[in-house]
Amino acid sequence: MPQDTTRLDAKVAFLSDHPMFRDIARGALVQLCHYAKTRKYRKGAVVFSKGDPGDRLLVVMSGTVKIGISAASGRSTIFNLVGAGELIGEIAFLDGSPRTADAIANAACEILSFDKRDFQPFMESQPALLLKFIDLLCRRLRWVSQHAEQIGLPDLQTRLARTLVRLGDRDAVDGKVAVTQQELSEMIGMSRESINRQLRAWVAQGWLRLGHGHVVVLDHAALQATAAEDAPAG
Amino acid sequence: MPQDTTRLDAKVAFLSDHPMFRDIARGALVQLCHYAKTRKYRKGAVVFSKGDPGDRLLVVMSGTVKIGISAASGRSTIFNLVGAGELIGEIAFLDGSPRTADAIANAACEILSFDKRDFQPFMESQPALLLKFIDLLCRRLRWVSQHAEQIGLPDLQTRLARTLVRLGDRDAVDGKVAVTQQELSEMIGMSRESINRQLRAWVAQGWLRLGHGHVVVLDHAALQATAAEDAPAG
DNA sequence: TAGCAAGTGTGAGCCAGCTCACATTCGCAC
DNA sequence: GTGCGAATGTGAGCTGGCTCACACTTGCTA
Repeated sequence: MPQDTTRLDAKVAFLSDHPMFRDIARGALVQLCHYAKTRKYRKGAVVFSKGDPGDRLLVVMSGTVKIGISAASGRSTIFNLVGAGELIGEIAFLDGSPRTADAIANAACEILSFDKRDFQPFMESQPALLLKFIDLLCRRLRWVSQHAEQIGLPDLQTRLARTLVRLGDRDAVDGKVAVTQQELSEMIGMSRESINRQLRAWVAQGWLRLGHGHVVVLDHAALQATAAEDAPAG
Repeated sequence: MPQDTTRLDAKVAFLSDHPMFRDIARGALVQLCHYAKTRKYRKGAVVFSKGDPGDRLLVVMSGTVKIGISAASGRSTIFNLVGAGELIGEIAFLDGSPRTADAIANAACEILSFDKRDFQPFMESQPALLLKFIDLLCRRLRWVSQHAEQIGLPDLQTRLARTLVRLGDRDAVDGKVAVTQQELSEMIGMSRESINRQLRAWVAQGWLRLGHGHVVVLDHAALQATAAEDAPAG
């Protein structure tokens, strides 16, 4: 089956380029990929939901995924927006409890997944891989802690500036951050309207440029200064 | 030196009873304890500060420690209150970056600490210990995610109820949670006065009893119901 | 046992950000 | 190109929770 071989090769190629897996011996990687599945999701599709059993480890191969929670009331909170190359679902996968959050495809995605039965014995035999998981979890903790820290802040200005700086530092291409105002509002926990008004104010000051589905940061330094202040002076 | 032996024995005894370390061979544990230091902190003392190098892993032997951030403006945010037996400072210790948060003794404490140079080589030779660290990090991530989730909620009632339930489930002795209203306010990110008013309302309904430095949960079910609602009905 | 610091209880006024209700603009699919 | 849905822009009230300002209580410690 030439098609199967092609798909297998694609998985192996993808993983052998991935910081998490690149140090694994090629033979072991091929073995692992035999058991790995890939699946496509269209925009808005549910990858997993809070409370599901966490028996698979997922790797985003293309597209982006929203990690968050949508309450019954319709209000939803976004913890993180993750893109190609990122692992998702690692918490529940690693500690065996149900999913902590929902994962929703934010754009058409292709996602690779490992079954726990296949992956876990492999993982436990590789201390180097365990160390990489530890690093990953630390990185996540830092991200979530920063997030928790800033939504504790009182004023919109600081929260929004901090979020833009944080997203910009991580995801921006030439200062352009692909995020809608609705998404910002769900990350920050304030209304879209308020976000919009603040963004416009910054556009008027020449700090930003707005477009449909994205924000372009023009004056990173000014934003960072606002993000650093506890009580804005203006 | 009989005193040194006694102190060594105390450390070994403490660790061999600790879920994180209990499976380690006694000989190795004794070896580890030779390098471990204990230190006492009085209430309010700084154990470490955000930005410090994270070159030690700490274990609380007695007392409690506040993990949080205090902003220049005086406003501070508490992420977690940890008690005897808990590890602290594990994130910076494990990934080598600076401390994410401040740790302040919340009551007189005794804290055991390992130097990274001694502990890390030991740790990396023990996959079982690595797995325990992974579990620990997952637990922390769940805690912080829950925290982030609830401070995203709009209304005080739900946030406070959720925090009380969460603290109660983890720390309560006969429904009694040792926490001041000031601390609750810093955990939840709302003013002490607002917290106080809501707590009194619940006392009037017979759900709680208040004391100096603690809250007694009388009707856990009612609180949990309030915590579950998105928009409280009255 | 008196004094003091920490913790708690309570009122009054104010204002940032919310909600509601639209108009407008963009970009994709057909 | 032409709908159409998604994203953005904007005004007008309203209000929950903040701030400020104090009194009261508790329990430690000197």
